[in-house]
Amino acid sequence: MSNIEALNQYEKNKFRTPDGYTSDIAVFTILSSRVGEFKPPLMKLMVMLIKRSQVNAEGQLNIEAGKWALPGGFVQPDETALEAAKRELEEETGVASIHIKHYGMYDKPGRDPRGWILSNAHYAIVPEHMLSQRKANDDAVDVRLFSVDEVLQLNLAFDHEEIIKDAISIIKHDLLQTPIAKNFLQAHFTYSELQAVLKTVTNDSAITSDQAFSRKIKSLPFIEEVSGQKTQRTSKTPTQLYRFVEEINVARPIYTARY
Amino acid sequence: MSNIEALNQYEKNKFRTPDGYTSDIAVFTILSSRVGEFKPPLMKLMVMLIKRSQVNAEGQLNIEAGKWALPGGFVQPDETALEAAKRELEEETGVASIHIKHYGMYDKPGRDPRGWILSNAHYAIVPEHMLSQRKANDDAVDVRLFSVDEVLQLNLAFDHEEIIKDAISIIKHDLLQTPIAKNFLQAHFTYSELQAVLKTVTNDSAITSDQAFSRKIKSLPFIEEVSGQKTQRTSKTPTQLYRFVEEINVARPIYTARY
DNA sequence: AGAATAGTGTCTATAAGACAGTATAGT
DNA sequence: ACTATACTGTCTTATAGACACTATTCT
Repeated sequence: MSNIEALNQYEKNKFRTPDGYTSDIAVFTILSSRVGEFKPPLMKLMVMLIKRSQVNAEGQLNIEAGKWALPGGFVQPDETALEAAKRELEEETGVASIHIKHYGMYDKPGRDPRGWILSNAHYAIVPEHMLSQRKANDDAVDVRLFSVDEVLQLNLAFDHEEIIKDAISIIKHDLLQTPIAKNFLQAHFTYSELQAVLKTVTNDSAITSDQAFSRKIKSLPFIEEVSGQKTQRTSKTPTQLYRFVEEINVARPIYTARY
Repeated sequence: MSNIEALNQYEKNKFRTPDGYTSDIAVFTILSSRVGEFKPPLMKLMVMLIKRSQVNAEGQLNIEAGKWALPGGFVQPDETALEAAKRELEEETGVASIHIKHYGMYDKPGRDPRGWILSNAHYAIVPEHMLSQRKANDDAVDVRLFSVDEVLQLNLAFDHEEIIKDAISIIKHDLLQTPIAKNFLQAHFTYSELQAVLKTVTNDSAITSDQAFSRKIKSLPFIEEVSGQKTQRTSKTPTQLYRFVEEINVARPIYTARY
């Protein structure tokens, strides 16, 4: 292969190279304020931020100190940004193997005062019960959940306002256009639990109407009844449980939908 | 702002930094083989590749020489990858201001033998008639259009097989889930021209059936008749022209669609 | 007249949307 | 008995899907 000759002639620093490559993660969860026994949950979509500490591990002053920011960090040369995101998320929250997906790349000149630093942005979905373990594994850093409404009021580090804004619109889109609602729910769920997840991002009457949605869920090809399985966690009436089936071409073309 | 102190303490090369940041573009076009006068077009979805030259501008041996690859190049520190993609696309094809969109980031260690080089991938849509200008502005490099079926048979440079495979599935998805078909068409088009675009990526009977589609197009909220405007370019019968209206929430939730 | 494309007429089956009613338990 | 949630019954309206038919123009 003549690539070997070409490599010998290649000068690594002929072009100016980036000063860093980071992986950031917008961690979403849904807080269910259990209103009481035998009640369907009231849900709110939340995003997890960390407060940047005053000094870093080496005791030096930290950049953008004291501001709220997305968790993340520098990507190592022997890993992908997705792997880095998973690694950092596990370090931060103690959860592994959850839904995590690239959604954007942020590289505007000047976005980071330290230099030419690229950010590869991901969003992740962590079910509420896994995130509650967090408080145990937590180190000194300040970590908090913000609702998607209040988060944009904050004074955020770097260009994280834009990155978070994009993450919120992407997850709102994906919740309605793909079956990722699955990742906010238990394996078996009631129609009202799925409905509560969807109501965090839409007020479409076909979804907010109990009768309409409890009928519709039966005819969705990507959801099936768990036969004979019922629960009383959302009402006194024993309620049918459902599960997502392995996903098949879920979205219908816009040209064939009903309007 | 205490960022100034922090910046003074910041050591730029504390972390190993990437050896390069490139922007690649999968340029799609649809070739209409005009079957004849008064015929609707037969369309085929194509992707544009360049053949990597043996030597670069400085006369040195080129890496992955002779292989087919996506057009693209190194991002400069004073521009975003999207700007770089637009710049390179204009250099390559002479077309400006067309639909272009980020869809993925490729950073697997070892993907480029020259080192730790990141690729920010975009797809672009260029209407056929703009691309025909290309042959004029063309410099020495070999440029060709491949059908999306034959392109994956080639021996492609770097990890471009994966990047192209992803681009093809993204554009197939977007053609059916968003109104980007617009970018392949003239401002005013007939039902059969839109249909021909969609038939390059689906064989859904609601789209391939002439009667069904010519009915359906009238009820789509994002398409409107150009009143009184007709053309004979696809048939002897004067045919109604349509246009895309400015886009509003086009996709219906999967939970409310008909299956 | 014949051929090719672009439609329209009309029927049937299904589903959406609305509204009312029933079912099940716990308090 | 009352209440809250989870449904089911039923009617109306809209549309998808199928099939047959008409319309327009050029050759």
